[in-house]
Amino acid sequence: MAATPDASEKDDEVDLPATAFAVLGLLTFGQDLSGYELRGWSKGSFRHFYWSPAQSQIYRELKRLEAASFAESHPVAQQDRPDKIAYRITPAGEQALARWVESQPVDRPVLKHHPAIRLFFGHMVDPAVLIDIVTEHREALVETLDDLEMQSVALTGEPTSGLSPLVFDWAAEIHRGDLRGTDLVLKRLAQLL
Amino acid sequence: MAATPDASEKDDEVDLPATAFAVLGLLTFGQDLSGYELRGWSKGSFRHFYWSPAQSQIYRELKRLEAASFAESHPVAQQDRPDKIAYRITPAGEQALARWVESQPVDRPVLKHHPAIRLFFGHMVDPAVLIDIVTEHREALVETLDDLEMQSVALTGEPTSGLSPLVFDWAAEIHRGDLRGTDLVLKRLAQLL
DNA sequence: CGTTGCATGTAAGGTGTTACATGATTAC
DNA sequence: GTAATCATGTAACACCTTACATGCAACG
Repeated sequence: MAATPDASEKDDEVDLPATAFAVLGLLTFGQDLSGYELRGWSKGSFRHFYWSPAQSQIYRELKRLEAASFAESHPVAQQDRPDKIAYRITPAGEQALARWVESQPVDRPVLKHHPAIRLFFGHMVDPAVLIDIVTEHREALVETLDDLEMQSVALTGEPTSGLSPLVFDWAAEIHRGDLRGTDLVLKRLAQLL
Repeated sequence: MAATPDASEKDDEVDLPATAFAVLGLLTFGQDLSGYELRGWSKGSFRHFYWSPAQSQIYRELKRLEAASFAESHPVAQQDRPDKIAYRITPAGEQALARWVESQPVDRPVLKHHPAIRLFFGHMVDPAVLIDIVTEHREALVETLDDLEMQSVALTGEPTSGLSPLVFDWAAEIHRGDLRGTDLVLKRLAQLL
């Protein structure tokens, strides 16, 4: 039953990268969005737990999604600003997205923690410099947490689902863990001075 | 004073990606390592807070590091197994690494949390499936934490510096935050059933 | 009238992965 | 002898980013 390599009749498995599905997913919240808007929503929504793709990347994924007929585009005239091209998810796209959510292997999160890797090689430099780096990281963390706490409470006008606050809270816990670790590091680095 | 484009005399700024410095950094722990070994150490040491590059990538970075004279290679004969090519950091490499650690802008960590982005679009699928996904993620998390706790205590024979345990503890805090978030998610998802 | 924000896109290149190829050595 | 581990490497490609180019609209 399962895909004999020869009988490639039903082998429709258009197999796109995660980024494509991330973009496609933003179209499931009930609004038609342009590439420009999607760029904004991706920053506003999943930046803190799933990085934000470059603008050019988003446009490229939209082309691919349309080619796979997972999304359709239509021009939208605007008086107060330049016209735009809005995208809408298709039923085929909804199905593909659902399959992607359901039946992917559960990959481990990938963390590229730049301040941590620098500290990992911190024996090469003056500890005072390390404290500066980690302190600056801490400030960014606090900003991130503010962001996430706001997003969890007020999703003003933004396209989301009922599960969004839950994910924001999840992400906040991760960053709070980072904050705890950061403070621990700061305390221990202070002892080295 | 700052680099006139013409007077390119002192413009030695060999400007390598973070991965190159991550590999180079592993050579500062006092052992000469081969590409094969570096692949192992990178998995063993910073996988949980800085992803592990592909094997072919490591070999490529080693070539580049040598070209920049940040590292030197020398063949090492082994009786019990195939000979290898071991790499050693050079004084120029040490200097470049120290500068990299000190004077980079403090980039935010990049998190690509696959389970979280899938939950973010979880309104497309049956909640029971989401619980399965998150539960599987939880199991991986526990493994990760075991890893990190062991690394923090016993660095058996592995090349590390005095700061390593600190970074492992930091990473552990981040993953413990993830664990907290995961349990929160699981609890709330159960209410949806 | 120049700057900023909206909006779309291309070009070029760097980063990183998978898959493959090779060969030695150890263990079953 | 054949599988697994050690060890190095290449080829092909996918992914992603930076930088640039274009044009409209609004604001001061």
